[in-house]
Amino acid sequence: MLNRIVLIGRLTKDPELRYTPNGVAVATFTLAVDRPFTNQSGEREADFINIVTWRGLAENCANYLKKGRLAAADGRLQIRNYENNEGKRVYVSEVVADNVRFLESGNSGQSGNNGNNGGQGGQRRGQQGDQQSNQRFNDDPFAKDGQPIDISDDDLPF
Amino acid sequence: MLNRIVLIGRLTKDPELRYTPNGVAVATFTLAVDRPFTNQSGEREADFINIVTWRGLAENCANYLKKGRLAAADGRLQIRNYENNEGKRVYVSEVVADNVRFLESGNSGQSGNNGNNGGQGGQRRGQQGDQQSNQRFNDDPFAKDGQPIDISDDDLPF
Amino acid sequence: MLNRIVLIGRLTKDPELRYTPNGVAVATFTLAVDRPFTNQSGEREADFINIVTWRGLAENCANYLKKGRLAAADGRLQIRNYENNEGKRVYVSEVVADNVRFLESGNSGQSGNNGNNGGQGGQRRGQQGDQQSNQRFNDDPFAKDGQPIDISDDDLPF
Amino acid sequence: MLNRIVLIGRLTKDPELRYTPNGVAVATFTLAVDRPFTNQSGEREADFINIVTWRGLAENCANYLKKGRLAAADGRLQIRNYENNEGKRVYVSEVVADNVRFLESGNSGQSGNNGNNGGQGGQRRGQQGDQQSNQRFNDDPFAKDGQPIDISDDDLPF
DNA sequence: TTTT
DNA sequence: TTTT
Repeated sequence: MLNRIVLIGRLTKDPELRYTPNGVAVATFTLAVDRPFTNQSGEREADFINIVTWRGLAENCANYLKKGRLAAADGRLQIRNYENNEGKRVYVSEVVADNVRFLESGNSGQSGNNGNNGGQGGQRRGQQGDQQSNQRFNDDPFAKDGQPIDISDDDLPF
Repeated sequence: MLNRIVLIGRLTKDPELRYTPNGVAVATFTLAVDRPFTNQSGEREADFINIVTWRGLAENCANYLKKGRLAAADGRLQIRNYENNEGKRVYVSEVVADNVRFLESGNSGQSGNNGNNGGQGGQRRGQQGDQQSNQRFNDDPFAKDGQPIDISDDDLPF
Repeated sequence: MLNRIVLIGRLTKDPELRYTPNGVAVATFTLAVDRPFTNQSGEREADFINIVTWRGLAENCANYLKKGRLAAADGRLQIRNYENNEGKRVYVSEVVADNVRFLESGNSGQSGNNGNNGGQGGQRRGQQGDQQSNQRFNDDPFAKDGQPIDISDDDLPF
Repeated sequence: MLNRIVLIGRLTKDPELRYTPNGVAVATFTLAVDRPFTNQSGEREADFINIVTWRGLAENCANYLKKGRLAAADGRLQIRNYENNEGKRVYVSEVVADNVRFLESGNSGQSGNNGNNGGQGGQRRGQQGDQQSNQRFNDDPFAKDGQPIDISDDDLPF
């Protein structure tokens, strides 16, 4: 009934931008979030948390975030599950963010930028077939190897 | 660097209470948290989110929470991973809650109770060997089948 | 750049429903949120936190919430300030909630209700001049005595 | 019963560090948090939110935060009230933070620093009477002019 | 493997 | 001005 999460961490890689068959942008990336304590050998571990963003925010993330950058994500925790190729149920957890803040300006130029994303403008890309349009969904947006698509635009929560 | 989550949902089962080899109480349960939208067939789905609590809060959860009850959890999202018996890496996500609120009083009696847990009192159970002491940790506190213990008291974050 | 708050508490009074000159619904109420500790005389104090909701959510709150009911609010903390009649600047803090959960079903009937609000449907009331339409904004939506209106519909954040 | 807030913003001034009569450190500062929308004249306004931190975290904030720096605060919203010198009740809202993250390293040196505070170490300053010890509490930790102290160490929540 |  |  209520599900709200806020994270601050660093991207483990550049974001990946894909499009649904209907041309809706989706970006995925992973934040490394340091734990607030050290383990028994004195090292600080991190949680690696998958983030998904949609539409205009997805495109902003793809444009402005890079591996190593510090970012904040605000959204909801989602637990999906699917059957893998060995017929076993696999659970995937990810944060569906409706708000991402870019906490580092990217030391090359970009002055005047406040480190903010440009809100939640919901632009929808056309079917122009550019170089990114071959990136389509599979069962797990964080998986590399393509499973048949089972996420359609009808699933979109907003 | 910052990791904060708040959930409200219903328990899918009664909590499970276990103890580390050193006698520290741990309770685990799962909250069904309704999604804020319906899917393409008009049904409201839920996310099933694992919760872990420690010490006095664990014992309060075990005492006052039951299957179906409404509860709020406030904590941090943790992603653990371990190698399963087939040598494959499995990812487990869970919310380590430092605050749980009991939002239903349990319609039988219990008047005067405010629906609150009793804070974070950190009582530590002795090694009396009572009927619960055979519940020990394995790799995944949410798994039923016993793997060798790899969580010791040294891991405790607080 | 990021501002997210989640509260659970009890309403100190029934909500108040008003409308902007353009017919947009606004509900205000106060949540008493118990502090997580007791003071030096052993009493648990509470924070009394003003909540504002808009549009369809406002009307749902007015319909389903009552004095004493338990509710959760999720939103953003806003600090407004205005000059009072003595020319002094007054600061008003309130939570602008985009999500409110009704955690008690209202013991009279209402079965089938899940305790949820009906989402964020943004219905806008017409200017029919019914018995509530004389409730208009002043400087402080939580104040009783009418100051000249300075919140117009242009201020609406969504 | 539950009260959790996360903010990211910039300090409007350097933090102020004071001590209670018993030598417990308290730091106060204000975060300017941009609103997620622009007003009717196209300007982005901000909320100016008071933050209070205690003990070791207070001393870290005083040492590492400066006017203009970006920071995240995680805590609880508190609404205090007191009677001012004209016998009028004044309401003060502030976030009591148990976690503050320094999101900018302070471009001078300090390499190797992760931008994190050093946790919640609760050091307590002795009564050495150094140059800061004349900074004592009054009714409102954010007020400049001294009212008689009414916050004693007994009020400390942790 | 899931709750109302 | 405050709720159970």
